[in-house]
Amino acid sequence: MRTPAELTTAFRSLGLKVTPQRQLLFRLLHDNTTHPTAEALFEVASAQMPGISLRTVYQTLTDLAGMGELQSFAFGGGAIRFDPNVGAHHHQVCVSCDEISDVYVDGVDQLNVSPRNASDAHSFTVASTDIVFRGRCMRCADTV
Amino acid sequence: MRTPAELTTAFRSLGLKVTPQRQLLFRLLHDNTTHPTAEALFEVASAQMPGISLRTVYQTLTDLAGMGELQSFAFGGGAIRFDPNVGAHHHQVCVSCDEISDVYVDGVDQLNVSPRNASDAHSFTVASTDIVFRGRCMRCADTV
DNA sequence: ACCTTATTTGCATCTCATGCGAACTGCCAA
DNA sequence: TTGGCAGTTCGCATGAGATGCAAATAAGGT
Ligand SMILES: [Mn+2]
Ligand SMILES: [Mn+2]
Ligand SMILES: [Zn+2]
Ligand SMILES: [Zn+2]
Repeated sequence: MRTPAELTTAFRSLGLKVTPQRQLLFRLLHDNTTHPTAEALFEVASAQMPGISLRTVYQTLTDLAGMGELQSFAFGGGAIRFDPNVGAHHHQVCVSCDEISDVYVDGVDQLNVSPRNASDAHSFTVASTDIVFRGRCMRCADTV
Repeated sequence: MRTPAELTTAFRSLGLKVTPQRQLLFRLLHDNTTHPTAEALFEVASAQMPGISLRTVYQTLTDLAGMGELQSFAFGGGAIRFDPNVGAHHHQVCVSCDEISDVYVDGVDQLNVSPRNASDAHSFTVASTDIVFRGRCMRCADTV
């Protein structure tokens, strides 16, 4: 996603208002690599702006995602994760501590996909590919 | 997952009972390639066994998954999907009709993963890889 | 400074899923 | 065949995550 300053301009030019709540979330999301949930962001935001509502956090995240400034994913562990990194990348998830990290994978577009039945061949037009590696992060590998 | 007959033996040998509800679900799941939700299975089961409870469907699905007879996935579209195909395979999801199909992908273990920072190299032990292709199925490609 | 319009917020509502316990039943043992 | 224990079913309560709604509030152009 773009910088808080750029988002400020973008919002105004769309007739959207730049509120303190939104400015705070712009800042909390910029360069955020933790793939936070809405509730996680709400916790951090509340510390800096007591009284901000969870509803507003959801609202702003949904708006940003709709504008293409955020991606969102449903990893199996409950709430949806938001990601300001909208470039092409994939994820590794630690099954022990649930940490989600960005990874970059070569040759994704060259993956050779074969359907179960030959009759299904070429029956699907791929628009995007999501890869999730599950395993153990360095920190959790020791504490087996 | 194994056949209803095999599951019957397996359940009994674990001290678990083989009820009519479970037998029905064994049958409905065997060779099922639709990646159904619990609610979807409940609908089909109810037609054949009026009075079966949604709670029992969830219970049995959870038990089967725990025994390794089913996989479960959270694609973004709401409820968890169950999959009796426990072999190594991946999925393509139609963004238009939400149909989920099995696909088999070559070279998954040879994917070259590069973390964002060199310092993170070799910091993750991959246990499994899930690939989801999103796009349009043959049927929905026409009706753009 | 004013006024229009977007936003915030609290509360209700919704979906999906699990906890709980009374009633029920599979199935083994006598 | 029958008795009885242990595992199951089922309905209802509860919980998490997320969205609908409308009154109160505030941004920002004029
Ligand atoms: Mn990411
Ligand atoms: Mn599958
Ligand atoms: Zn970890
Ligand atoms: Zn389709």
